[in-house]
Amino acid sequence: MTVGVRHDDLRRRNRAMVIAAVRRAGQPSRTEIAAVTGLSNSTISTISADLIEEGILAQAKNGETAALKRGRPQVALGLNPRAATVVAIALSLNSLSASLIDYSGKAIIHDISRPATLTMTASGLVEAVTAAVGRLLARMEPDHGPVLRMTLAIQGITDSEARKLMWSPITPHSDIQFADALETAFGIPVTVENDCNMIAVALRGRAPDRYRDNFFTILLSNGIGMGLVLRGELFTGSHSSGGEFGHMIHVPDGAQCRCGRRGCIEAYAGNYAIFRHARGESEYAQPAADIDDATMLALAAAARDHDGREREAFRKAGEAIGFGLGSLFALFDPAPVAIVGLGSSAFDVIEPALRDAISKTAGGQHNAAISFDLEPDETPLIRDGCARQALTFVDQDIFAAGTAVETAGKAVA
Amino acid sequence: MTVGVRHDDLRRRNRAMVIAAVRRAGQPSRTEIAAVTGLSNSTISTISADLIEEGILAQAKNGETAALKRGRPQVALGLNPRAATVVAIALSLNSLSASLIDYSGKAIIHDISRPATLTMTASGLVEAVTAAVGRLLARMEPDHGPVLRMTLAIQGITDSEARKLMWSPITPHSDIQFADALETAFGIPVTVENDCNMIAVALRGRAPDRYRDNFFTILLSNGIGMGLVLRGELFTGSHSSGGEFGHMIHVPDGAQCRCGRRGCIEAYAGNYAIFRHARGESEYAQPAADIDDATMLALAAAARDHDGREREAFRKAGEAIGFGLGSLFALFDPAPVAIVGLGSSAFDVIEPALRDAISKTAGGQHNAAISFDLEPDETPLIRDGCARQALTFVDQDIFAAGTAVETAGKAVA
DNA sequence: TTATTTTTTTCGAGGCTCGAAAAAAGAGCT
DNA sequence: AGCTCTTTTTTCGAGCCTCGAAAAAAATAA
Repeated sequence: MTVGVRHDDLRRRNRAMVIAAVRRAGQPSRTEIAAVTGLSNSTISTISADLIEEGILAQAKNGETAALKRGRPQVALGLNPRAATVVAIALSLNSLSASLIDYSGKAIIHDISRPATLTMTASGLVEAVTAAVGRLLARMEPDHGPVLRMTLAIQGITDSEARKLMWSPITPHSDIQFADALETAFGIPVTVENDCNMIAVALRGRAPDRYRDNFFTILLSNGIGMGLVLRGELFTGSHSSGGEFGHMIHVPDGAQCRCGRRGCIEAYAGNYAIFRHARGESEYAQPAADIDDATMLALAAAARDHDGREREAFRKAGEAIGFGLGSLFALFDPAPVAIVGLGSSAFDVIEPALRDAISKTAGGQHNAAISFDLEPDETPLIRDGCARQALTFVDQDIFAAGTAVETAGKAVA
Repeated sequence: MTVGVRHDDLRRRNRAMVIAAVRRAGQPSRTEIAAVTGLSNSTISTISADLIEEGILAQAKNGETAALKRGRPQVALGLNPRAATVVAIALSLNSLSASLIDYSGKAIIHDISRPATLTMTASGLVEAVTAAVGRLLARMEPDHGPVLRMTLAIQGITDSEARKLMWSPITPHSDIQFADALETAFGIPVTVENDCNMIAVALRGRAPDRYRDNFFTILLSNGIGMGLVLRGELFTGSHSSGGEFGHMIHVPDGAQCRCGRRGCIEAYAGNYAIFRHARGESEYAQPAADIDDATMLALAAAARDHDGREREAFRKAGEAIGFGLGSLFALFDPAPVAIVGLGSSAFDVIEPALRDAISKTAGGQHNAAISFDLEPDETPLIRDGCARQALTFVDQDIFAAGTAVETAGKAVA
């Protein structure tokens, strides 16, 4: 049972709400905050005074206060960029990027490297990440705020506690304890998240009107990933990061999937499956570990150009994704879908079969109303999602509580 | 954005929590309530005094205070049965039951009738329900509490506002505005819910340890229904009651479903599908509107008895449900499943194929750990779920607010 | 009967939010 | 420049709410 609301929780919640309102609105005045939160002006005044005192918020240097109206001008409040920083790390096949993000959400420093993830040992992988973060932190300057949180996004399955990588296509090893290792090395709390989930977080943050209650993000690459947001909240499974859309069954006992099972959606729509079909190989041929981008773009070009095996391969992919989405729509009703990753640049050759399949499912009558947003480059979205995830934690669980980290960014003029 | 927490919300929430604690625990003492809610003894004392004053709670007549310990004996608090009543209505094929439930959750009066739902007009159906409720209320006695809420459960799809029936197999008509009609007739707020969702509510209430965070209830009858609870909350779609498990696609372009599409799980596992297969009819034969229970039990007996078409029909049904569950497990991780309805009495002939299918899916490695609870008779569960749903509303949205209905059940000695 | 133990109530303190009133800060106009 | 008007922000007292400590209540054990 949820625990009772104590008196001090009340202040914490309302502080959290004020911080969230500022993060969302950018530079709102106290009056605007009062309007969105529903709290009274006097309460907002008190809370924002505290937050400024603690160095979490800062009054904007007026300047462009926009359309001058009569009356006392509004004072814009903003997040103090030096109040804190977070680290956003994206680890994918042969690629590792770590970024330092200031409290206002701006990326300050990047560290990009290309470790050979498939051939490294598990501890080698952990060390590569630790080293990247180490390099990043070494480049911090004195006026950057303290690092209060790190978020690591990885392609694959993480545990529901967001502490370890249970399985991933980027490495043969499993159950890698990234969070423990990084926390030991740096003394900063860490979570390990699924990359598609972070994409969903990023999209929700960027376009809250469109990605509001229920929506899906689908990452089309060698594997198929999904981020699932239900009722505005990121859905993670009870044991894992969940949302294994790519491993829903499309055809019982069908094509060979990389996961060892048969008939998964991925076994028809993953890059390796498209490649396999386009080359005329058997559905049961061993999946390739990776297909480079140029090859996939060439296949898509061929599919556009003429009716042949390539076009049929993309058709099969579209059909698999379409029936899968149809099943999701049967469960959750139709909802916006974002198609992310290289596969979205071939979406034009996938879409006809996909829509055809959807129209045969329970969501079919809304086929026309369902639109797909395409985002070919997933990397910035993943980093953005990690940053937002980490900053939200700082907002809600550290700064809203008020106590402790008093000294954070006070040194600001 | 969620609205700010005002000062009076605090009291409302804590009152709601006290009421919920009493409903769950049955006859807890103030000290026990303090322990579960995390509120202080003095707060519980104040709140419970108010609730008793308002006639919502009542001190138990001591009596069996159990194991007498040293010290001042605990005073058991209970829900005052006369504080309010609710009406629980279950409408299914050719069957209508309405029940008056007292505030403690006990059913007091029933009204059972058998309208010919398939052949009635839409307004005839509404009138049948209105008449049943009218008869029920006419039999109320003076010391019953006021009726504060009605919940109507129907097999089929309801809208997300829980106000109308959008589609149902029990009637050819659609978009029937039950809530408006009943509210106009009786002046009591009404919701219209999906029957499987109410079964899920009932199970969560009865066995909260087992049915805690994520679980599924599957109703096997002529159609296949599902109730979906995620993170402890009943999941409903954005436009409808959602959870149309029966219309997830099992075989693309497969057998003819009652919904007009092809390859749905229901087209393999619904009673009509099993019947059709067992009789050696084509997968595309027109689905029967209803198969009586005796026929289905006879088919199951034949399947148990010898290897023939009947056994093959149940095998196909198990396979369809198993792959469907496998897809759910891929999305949500494995979770408890309750199989409800007549179909569960044939579960022994379904289970082998079902488990075989699950083992071929992403949740397969946990196959052994997945257990199925069987509940052959769905009617009491539906009624129970409706009652719980309605009572929870009274608890949280009427009594917790405190104002207004002051006079409710004060007349209690 | 008295001491002990446990539950429940009472009471004052401390916080929090709110509404009303006051103060602040500029625009508009003469 | 000076006055008025408008809007935002702050201040202040009132009213609630929860909490901890102490007191009261109610029963058992000796």
